[in-house]
Order: sequence, then C-alpha cells, then structure tokens
Amino acid sequence: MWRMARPRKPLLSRDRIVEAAGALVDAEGLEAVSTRRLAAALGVSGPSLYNHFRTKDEILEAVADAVSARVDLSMLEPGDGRDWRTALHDWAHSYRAALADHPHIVPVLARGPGRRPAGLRLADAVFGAMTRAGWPPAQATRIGALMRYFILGSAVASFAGGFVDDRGAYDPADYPHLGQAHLLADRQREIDESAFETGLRALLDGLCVQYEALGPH
Amino acid sequence: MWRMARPRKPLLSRDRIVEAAGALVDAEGLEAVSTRRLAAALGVSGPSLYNHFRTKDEILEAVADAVSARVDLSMLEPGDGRDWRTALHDWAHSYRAALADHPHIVPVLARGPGRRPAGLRLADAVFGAMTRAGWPPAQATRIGALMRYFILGSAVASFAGGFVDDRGAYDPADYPHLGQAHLLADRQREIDESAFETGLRALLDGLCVQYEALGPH
DNA sequence: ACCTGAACACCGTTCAAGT
DNA sequence: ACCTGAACACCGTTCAAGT
Repeated sequence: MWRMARPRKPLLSRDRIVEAAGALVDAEGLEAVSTRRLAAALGVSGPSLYNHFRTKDEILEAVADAVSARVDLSMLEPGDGRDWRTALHDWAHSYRAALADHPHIVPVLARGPGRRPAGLRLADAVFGAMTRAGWPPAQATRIGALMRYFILGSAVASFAGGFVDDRGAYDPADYPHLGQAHLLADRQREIDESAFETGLRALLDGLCVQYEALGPH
Repeated sequence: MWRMARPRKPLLSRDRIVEAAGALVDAEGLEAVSTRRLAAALGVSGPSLYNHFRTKDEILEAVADAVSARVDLSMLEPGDGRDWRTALHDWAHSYRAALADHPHIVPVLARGPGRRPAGLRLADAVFGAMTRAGWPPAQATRIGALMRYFILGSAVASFAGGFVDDRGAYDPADYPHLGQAHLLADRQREIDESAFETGLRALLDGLCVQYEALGPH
C-alpha cells in the first residue's frame, strides 16, 4: 500500500494569477481588485494567493510588468536601421499604444520601474540605442527617463480621469480663457492625442538641437 | 428658562478637514489616510466627516487642489514682462517645487484636473499667456496639456517609487547597458533632477522651432 | 445643522489545520 | 507544497438617534 499521491496538480500559479488579475483590472479597474474577488475568479479561496505572492501589491506590480513586456522594442535593437530620432518616435508610440490597451494599470506603472524586470529592460534598450547613436552615457540615461516622464504623464492624465463629462460642471466666468469650449469632455480625447503628438515632436526637435551641439559624428 | 443654545460652534469645517488631511498625507502617505484616522486627528468621530464631504475621495481631491493653488502663476499674468518661453520655464519650476513639497498627493493630482478649481486655473493661466504671445488657441491648449504631462509624469516617477534602495536587487547580467551604475538608488535623485532639466529644455527648444514656423510677430 | 454610536458589507493578511 | 476556514484588525459609508 503506497502512500497517497502528493498534490496532484497545483490549482494556482503565478502566471494564472497575473492573467486573472490583469483581466479583472481591465474589466473593472484597479479598485475592483481585492484578494477575495481575484481568488473567487480563480475558483479558489482568498488566502491561497499568498502561497504565490507575498502581497496584493506584488500581484499588481506583476500585472504592470506584463504590460511593459508588451511594448515593442525592435526599433531600439542594434540591428535596426532607424536613426535615433525615428527610433525614439516609434518607440514612444508603441509604448503609448500598450498603455492605452490597459488604461487602468497605468497609475501602477507610472510609479517608476521599481523591481519590475520588463520596465528595466525598457530603460536598458533606450540607453543602449542612444549610446550607440553617439549620445554620452549620462545623456542617454536622461533621455530614457524624460521620455518615460512624458509618455506616462500623458497616459495617466489621458486614461485615468481628465475633465468631467458634465457640461454644467464649469462656470465659464471662472475661467475666462478656457470657458468657451476647450475643456469639454468630448473634446478631451482629441486634445490628449494632439497634445501628445505636439509634445513628442517638441521633445525630439529639442533633443536634435542638443545632439547637434555634441559635435560631428 | 430659554431653550438650549443651538450648536454653539461647528467642530468641523471643510478647511479644517482639508488641512488635517493634507498634514496626514504629508506625514504618512496616501494610504495612511482613513476616515477614522483623519477624524481622530480632528478630535471627532468617523462619520462626522460626511457632513462636510460626500466621500473620502472628495477630501483627497480638495487636498490636491490646495497644492495646485500654491503654484506660482505670476509669470503667466498679463502684466508680467517675461517672454513666453521664460514664463513657461519658470512656471514649470514653480509647479515642480510645489509638487516636491507634497510628494504623496502627486498621484491624485496626476489623474487630471477633474473638477478641481485650482487645476483649472492653472490650465487657464497657461492658455491665456500663450495666446497673448501669439500662439493659436488650439496650440495654446496643447501646450498647457503637454507641459502638465511632463511635469506630473516626472513628479510621479521621481517622488513616488523609482528604483529600489537595495543594491543587490539587480543582476547586471540582465541589463547589459544599465548594469554598471545608472540605476542605483543614490544616483536616482540626480538623474531625476537632470532628466527634468534636460527634458524641459528640449520641450522649450522644440516649441520655439514650432513658434518660428508660425511666421513673424 | 452637526455630531454620535451602532451597524453593514467589505478589506489585506496571518495562521493552524488538513492533504 | 499548496489550499482551506476561521480569525484579526482594519476599512468606507449609512442611518437612526441625539442636541
């Protein structure tokens, strides 16, 4: 008589948890994620999650990391033919697109790369591409950071709040310049989009100015 | 025998609540603010707050608005002599300084101006200054938005997380370019500062390029 | 009008117990 | 090793009751 077969199959895994948490965040937002709700979605009881993650926060970090991991980095890789400006431009768009797909997790991502490996890979890829293009290392680091600031700042403001839907919420008399039309909810989407484009172009134009000043390549 | 004097003096007011909430946020962070803790700090019981605010979130919005209200806007006012580029530069610095003074509320601020009056006044002031300088209204709106993206994105990343203190947290082999030194915690502060400066300059240089293209003034 | 205590429906996390 | 139920110490918010 042989002993009982040990746990035939773990019900949970880090990957399954992250996937379910991501789906819950996407569907109902960050504040809808509780350990009990998430566990229920996985057909399991609340405390089970703690066999795979130390805290709920770690689960959300992992969800954020999974989104970072989906950002296209091909334009920053050594083999790619694009010049640094074009590479930065295309990367910014692919980054923004990944965030737009998962707007509710953006505030977690914006807190900084933390220990998230995919976030660090992003920073590393930009750094590598910029140094290869001739930027000094210190400047390459700054470019990675400042692009992140702009892209994530734009995403937080655009995808997580913005102006209010209610047309009567503002008294035009209080804001002499904006009063007319510029802060209505239905205009907000196009403002966000065009402000992102304008800002990205300004950033890249400005970096070109600094690049010229480095001397010939 | 005259009837009991009616509530001699309200114990609470919106202003007192916002002030206490702000102090609590500054001292212990956003997640330390519970209605019970806040009420206790005010010498009152939890539900009392609901006589003055509809939700806890509204209290935090008011705290965020109070921080916005402290941003210096003098450089954007009609009388001021500064050209638009200098005004934008100085405003960005005063904005960042106000956020650095209250780092824990930054994530709330970053969600967008919402219904917060001080946030809207900021947007209005930038819009007014840019149109007076000759920018077309649509561009003036975008400049306000894109500057906000950059300033708040930088503040969220810098003041609320960033890289990790633990020097052993990263395996350099995983990040060939960053491995050496660029992501150590003690370097993070100077990186944030210099990346902000570099990005701000790039943004302003880039806007100047676009401004020239508008034609003569 | 403004504050209170009690209560409701939740939280994140720990832990002894089971297999 | 991995999952469970029970429990702890909290939450935000509502509401009847008091003054």
